[in-house]
Amino acid sequence: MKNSDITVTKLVANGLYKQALQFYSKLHSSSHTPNSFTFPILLKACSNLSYNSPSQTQILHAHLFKTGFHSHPHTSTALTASYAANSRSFPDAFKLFDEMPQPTITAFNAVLSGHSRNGTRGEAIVLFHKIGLWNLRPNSVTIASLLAARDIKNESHVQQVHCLGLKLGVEFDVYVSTSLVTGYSKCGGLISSNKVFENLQVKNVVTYNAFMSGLLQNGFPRLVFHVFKDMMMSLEQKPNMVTLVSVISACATLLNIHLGKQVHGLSMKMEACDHVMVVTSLVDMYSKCGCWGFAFDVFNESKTRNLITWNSMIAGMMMNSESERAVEVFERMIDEGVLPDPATWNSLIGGFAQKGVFVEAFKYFRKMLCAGVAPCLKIVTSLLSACADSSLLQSGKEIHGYALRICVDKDDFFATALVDMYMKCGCVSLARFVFDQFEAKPADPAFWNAMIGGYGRNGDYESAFEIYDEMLAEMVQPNGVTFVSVLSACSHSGQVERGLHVFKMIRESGLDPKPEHFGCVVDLLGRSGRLGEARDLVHELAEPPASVFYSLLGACRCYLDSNLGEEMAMKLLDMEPENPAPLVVLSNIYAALGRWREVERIRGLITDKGLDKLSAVSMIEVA
DNA sequence: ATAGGGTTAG
Repeated sequence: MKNSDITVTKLVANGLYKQALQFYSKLHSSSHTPNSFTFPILLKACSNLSYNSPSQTQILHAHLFKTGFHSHPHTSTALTASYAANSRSFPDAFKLFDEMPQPTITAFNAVLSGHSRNGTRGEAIVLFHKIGLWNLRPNSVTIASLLAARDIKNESHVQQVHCLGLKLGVEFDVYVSTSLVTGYSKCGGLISSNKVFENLQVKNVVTYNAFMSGLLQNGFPRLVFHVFKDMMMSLEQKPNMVTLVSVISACATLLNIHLGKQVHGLSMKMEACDHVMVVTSLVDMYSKCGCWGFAFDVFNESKTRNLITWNSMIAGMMMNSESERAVEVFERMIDEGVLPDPATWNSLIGGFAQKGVFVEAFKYFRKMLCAGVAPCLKIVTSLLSACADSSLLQSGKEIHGYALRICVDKDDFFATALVDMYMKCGCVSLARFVFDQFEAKPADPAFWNAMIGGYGRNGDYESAFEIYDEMLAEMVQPNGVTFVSVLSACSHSGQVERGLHVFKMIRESGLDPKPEHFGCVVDLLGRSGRLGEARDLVHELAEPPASVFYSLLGACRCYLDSNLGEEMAMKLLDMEPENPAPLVVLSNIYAALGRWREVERIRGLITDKGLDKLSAVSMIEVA
């Protein structure tokens, strides 16, 4: 094999499909012909890129025709698979398939997996039933492909294919069992997934990886480490790049930078730091842990970047409030000829929107429109939430109008943001109007939370309780946020007993009360003067957050309890040495009691610590 | 030929 063929093979193995094809096209213009083994590899690159455009496949097809390699059986199957990977070129795949005088089971599999990738599971099943008519027998690859269907969303669908696999006796094939693990995890069937995984005698790196990513997607990042340790201990299988990606992502969701750095070290030892996906996941991990500097170092030092790497870096800068740097990265990306996609725009627009910098958010929104990118729902939703946070009622209404015109106003996410925006702008009746427009209300608790929280913020506690009751009647499961809103409504309307009852409900509905729930109840008790009970509740928490101490301090201010007040203020001073607020409240307590000597002492403390600068701003839109 | 991975709204 020539050196150039080896280069192409290596690039594809590292997932650098675009670079592989670029390298090939340079060779081609110098009239070099790759050997017959290289074409299927190039076609693999095409099929991985073809979700964007089938044009690469077409170019390669033409070259194959000239060299006569197209009739090579493996090559023609690879070609079919490459066309089948994109729904636009699917007819071409079918044409090639139809022209085969005697299709093989591999050719069937190629078309069938195309259907799976495109999310047309029904068509894949129709094709599956035709296999027998050609006197062919489905094999493990057929079953694995059926299991990989993008639109499989129901555990029973997986079970059906699982049964087919059992009948054919291929259920212990590594490909099949791996697809079963991913199939079940994708539908939230972690129990089944675990069962399949545990019962396997033969496990592959891929099987481990599949199981780990299933754990990650289902919200069990800690278990990822468990499996990873098992894998390292058993020495049965060595981790590879994909393993590292899952483990790094687990560190990212846990915000555990210490582990993250260790895995980064391991990646260097394994010489995996040149791999695009490892780089991308490291950038994401460091950004999420708040270390944009490390993320930027990894990003700059890496030779291999792709669109997703750029997007992660931009999003990372944005989430670390480094918007200027995010824009710089964005401009570098454009300079290097990488075309931004909706996720890129979303990071920029959503990032600015979240910070309440509208001018910039709308500026990039306009730029996006000029670039001919249709505004996707995510972006419109971010803009809407930006309007909500800064009470930009007029802009919010414009976005509502836009959504009505393109008929997306009934999307769950969008409607939630819409209700939230109207509520935060104080337009309770408009929020209610949006809510009433739904005949069948979304089963998503967030939608209900926006109404309950909104009524609460606007002081209409009775309506908040009504919506909560309606939510329960509709069998929508409340979540942590729901309880925070309901508890705070109880606290603001002075309904102590009702609040305590709701607090009990949290455990009864199978949730674990979080510090913020304790905070609400502390506030509830504190406001009604039951300071002792409130204090006992605080002691139930292992690590009470500052907010809990603040509520109790507030209650001490109301009921003029200087002892407890002193205790709370000192705790807070320990936690937030830069914040003068607790001391100010404490001095107010002493002042109200007429204990001026204590007031002097606290004032002195404030000056000694150099904390006596206070400033505050608030903003409203005047219609 | 077929399986596993990273970014992204309320």
